[in-house]
Amino acid sequence: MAADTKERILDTAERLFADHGFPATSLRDITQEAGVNLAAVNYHFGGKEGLLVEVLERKIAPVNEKRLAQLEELEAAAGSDAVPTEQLVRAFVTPLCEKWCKQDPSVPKFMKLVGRIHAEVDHDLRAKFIKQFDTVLHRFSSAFHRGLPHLDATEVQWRMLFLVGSMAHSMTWGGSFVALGGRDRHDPEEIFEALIQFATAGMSAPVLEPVAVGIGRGSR
Amino acid sequence: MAADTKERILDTAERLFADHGFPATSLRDITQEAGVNLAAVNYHFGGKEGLLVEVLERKIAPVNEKRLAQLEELEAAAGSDAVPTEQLVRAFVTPLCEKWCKQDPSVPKFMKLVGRIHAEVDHDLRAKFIKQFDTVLHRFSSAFHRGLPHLDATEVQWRMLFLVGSMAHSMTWGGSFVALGGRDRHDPEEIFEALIQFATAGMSAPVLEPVAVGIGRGSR
DNA sequence: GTATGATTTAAATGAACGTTTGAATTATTA
DNA sequence: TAATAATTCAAACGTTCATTTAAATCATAC
Repeated sequence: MAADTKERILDTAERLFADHGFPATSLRDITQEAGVNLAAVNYHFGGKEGLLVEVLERKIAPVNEKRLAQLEELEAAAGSDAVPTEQLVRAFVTPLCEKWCKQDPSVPKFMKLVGRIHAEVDHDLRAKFIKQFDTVLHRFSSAFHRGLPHLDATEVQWRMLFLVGSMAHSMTWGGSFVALGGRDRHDPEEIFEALIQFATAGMSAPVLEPVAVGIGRGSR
Repeated sequence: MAADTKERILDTAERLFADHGFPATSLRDITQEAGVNLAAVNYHFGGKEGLLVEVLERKIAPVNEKRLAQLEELEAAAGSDAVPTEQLVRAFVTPLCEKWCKQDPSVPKFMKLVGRIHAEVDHDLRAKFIKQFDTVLHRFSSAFHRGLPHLDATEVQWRMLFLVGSMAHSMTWGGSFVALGGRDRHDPEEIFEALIQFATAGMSAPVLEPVAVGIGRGSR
């Protein structure tokens, strides 16, 4: 029953953390809904924070592995050429979409949790969380840069930050603004396809030479 | 001393909510740091949630007003033509940047709070919060659509969602990933300029006719 | 100066929190 | 079956929380 208890706690915690946030979710909520004893969390995870760590790792690790695997496939196929930007965007985005949106409807909720981590947990835990994305961001930065050599490295990283933001935000808020005038149908695949178009164009945007207002433009 | 007390509470609450999140910040933290009595929050704001509402409104309202004012200026200048997409992006983004990043270094922290609101507070309060952006999103959607008539309204709204995500995410996480390999200089103006380039290209991205994998492509 | 209303204060209330404890129960091994 | 370890359990711990209360203080107008 041990593994059963652990998994029931993880599943329930994941859902409740995402729905109500980390501080607002009590161990009593989790254990009661999971049908396990209150003390089980401290026994299996050492405490509330330990539970959060395992919830995050369990969810993030396979996504980042899939991303890296797809990236390696693309790079192998491209040989010495740069991988097209759109394919890189796809390799980065789809592991959260195609793989999950169908099998695991909890992903959008999970993204809500991710979006809040950095301010809801203490500094050490936050650093641990960010570190999980280190390799993926490095590898994709390099790959993007190869196809966008006119950008400097910092610009590439900023654009990746924007890409991640678009992705996270659309999963977080996607459901809240649907009544804004459009149809309230929001097929995950459709919105992800739109995201890929948006982000590919964004990543490929031309660099703008700095134009200081009032100093003049096109100085060269 | 009344106005003084209210403002001290609002200022302190804004900072602490942003740093530690809404549930994790106690009224004791706020009142102690503000140098006012614990009961003052309930006296002036009716409770913790009432305080949050005023914190949010005080910060969001002037930004949205500035956005709408700039939009109207642009539309007046454009006459019967559509406002160029980049100018719309600028009008939407800069009220958070130019106006604030210089005068008010608390903006990035505030964005962290905004990013978490929808999951940290209960449904009614969340709805109230979202409603503050209703007019702005509607007006800008229409303006964007006028310049991008080949997109349908839903697509425009999705792309605005991505734009907002890029903006919020870069303010939220911008400081955390700087050690990723680039220089650790991150001038707010530079990153916002990069954001505008990214988002303008994203908003202007071509529509892709749906290509269903395995069914065939370019069927017509 | 005195009365009236607004604000501040200290103290207390009751509920909810994460965590601990030690006994009871279950599973594993010999 | 007996012994040992792993897990579950109910109960309690001490702390912190938002909120309330009623007295004290302040400002303002008569």
